[in-house]
Amino acid sequence: MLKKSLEPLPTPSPRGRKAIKVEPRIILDAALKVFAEQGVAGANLRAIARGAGCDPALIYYHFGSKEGIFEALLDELFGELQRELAKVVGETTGQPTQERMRQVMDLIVRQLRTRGRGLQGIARGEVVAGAEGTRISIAKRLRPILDLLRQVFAEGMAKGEVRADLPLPILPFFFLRPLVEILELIPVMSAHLSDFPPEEALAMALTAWFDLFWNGASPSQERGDRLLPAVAKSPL
Amino acid sequence: MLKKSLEPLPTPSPRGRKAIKVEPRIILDAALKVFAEQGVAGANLRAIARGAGCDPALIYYHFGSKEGIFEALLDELFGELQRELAKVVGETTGQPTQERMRQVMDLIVRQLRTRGRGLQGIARGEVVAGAEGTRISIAKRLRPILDLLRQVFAEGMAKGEVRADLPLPILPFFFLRPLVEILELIPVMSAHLSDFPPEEALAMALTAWFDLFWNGASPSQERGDRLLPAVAKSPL
DNA sequence: GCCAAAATTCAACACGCGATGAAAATCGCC
DNA sequence: GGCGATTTTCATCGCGTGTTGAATTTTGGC
Repeated sequence: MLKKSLEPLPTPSPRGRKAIKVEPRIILDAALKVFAEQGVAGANLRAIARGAGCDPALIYYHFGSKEGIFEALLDELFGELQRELAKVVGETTGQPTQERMRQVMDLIVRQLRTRGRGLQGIARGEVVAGAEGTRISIAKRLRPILDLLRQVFAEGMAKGEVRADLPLPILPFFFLRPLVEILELIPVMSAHLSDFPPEEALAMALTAWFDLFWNGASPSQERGDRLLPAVAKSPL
Repeated sequence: MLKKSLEPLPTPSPRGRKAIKVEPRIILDAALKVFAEQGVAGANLRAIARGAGCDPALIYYHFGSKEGIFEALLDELFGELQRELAKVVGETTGQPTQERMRQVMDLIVRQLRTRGRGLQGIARGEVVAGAEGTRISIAKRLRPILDLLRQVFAEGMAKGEVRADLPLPILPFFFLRPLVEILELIPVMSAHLSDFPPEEALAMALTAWFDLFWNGASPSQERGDRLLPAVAKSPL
């Protein structure tokens, strides 16, 4: 055990047998990494504890259970994204919708990437064992984020900058899900398959996705007829 | 044990202690269900064996390991999808690209849904523990399917029916991934959140996605400038 | 100074899981 | 009919995992 005077510790001092002070923050960081890399079912508490440099029992002390630390992590990550997103949406009010969404996309990409694949790994957590619970947890936290995007699209529709015949309830989903997948899969694909270095491939894919989202795959001179009948917007 | 004369069994007869004949096909069906519902890490062989009505050891006998049965399942499902897809692509040669892709989408949706969520559950398997191996397995089998889609897009570009400035290597990905996600998430969202019955919500979402893919979110009178510089097609 | 609370580690429990070898039953070949 | 091959179940192993209570150490209130 390090001598107290050598320990860069905030108050209070560590307690317990041969104790080293490990803040819950450090445990959450380690958890993010392990959950992202191995999924929720595949992740285990001993790996998180090793990453944090503490005993697995301390995780139970602070977070109650494996599920508890996962929920805490979701609260933190989605909360942070939601706050930053609300800020961007507020700050861009009045700007053209595509410009607003470009800044939204930049924020989402930045948030997802500075967390070392954490959030995107966890956002795909719906596939894991106990997925129904996980899916509900994630969906609950994703809702306000989708609502913010929906607000931007709704304002865009009012301004005539977004097609009003698209189903507003799921339009944010169409925008966001491919985005999350691009961040995960394009670097992997490009590393194996492409002549582009991964960073360029990612940037190109993001730009391409943004363009495709707004302009579609049809050449402009052969713009398809509207395929959608006018639909009443459902109260999502 | 059922009397032999009562057992609806194909040849040969069951062997071993108190044996009931369980075909590998039945085991694969049970495996599909368990992997889809619980993910690869969350799935266990005893659950598969219970579903199939046999002993877990029989799974080892026929498939060698947990990974072995998973790989066998991937071979079967992706192989089937690939054959059906190649058939549709062949049969629609010469038709307009949007019509071809509509039939492609119909096939993919039909295949993904008749397997009781099996393939889409497994297609998201990249998140599970040991995901790198799983990811490679799935990517390997997904490649020829993406290649078929890419062929359709390439022919469409040659005919001027698809924008030639979009990155062909990842365009099938842009089309396919949201599709897979729609099948999984829209019914869940709609069941909880929408006034639409799930089937109508799904149909609406698929139509909306198809429209958005081709025509983009911009109103036609405000079609955005091309955001993409012309890019050399990478040799994917 | 005492004592309860807090926070850490240690040791262990109970259980699930992938995997395996032996036992048992049937088949087909000779 | 004997025997090897095949295929099924049974019993078990070794290990990992979530979780918990006891032990230990420190802190702060009184």
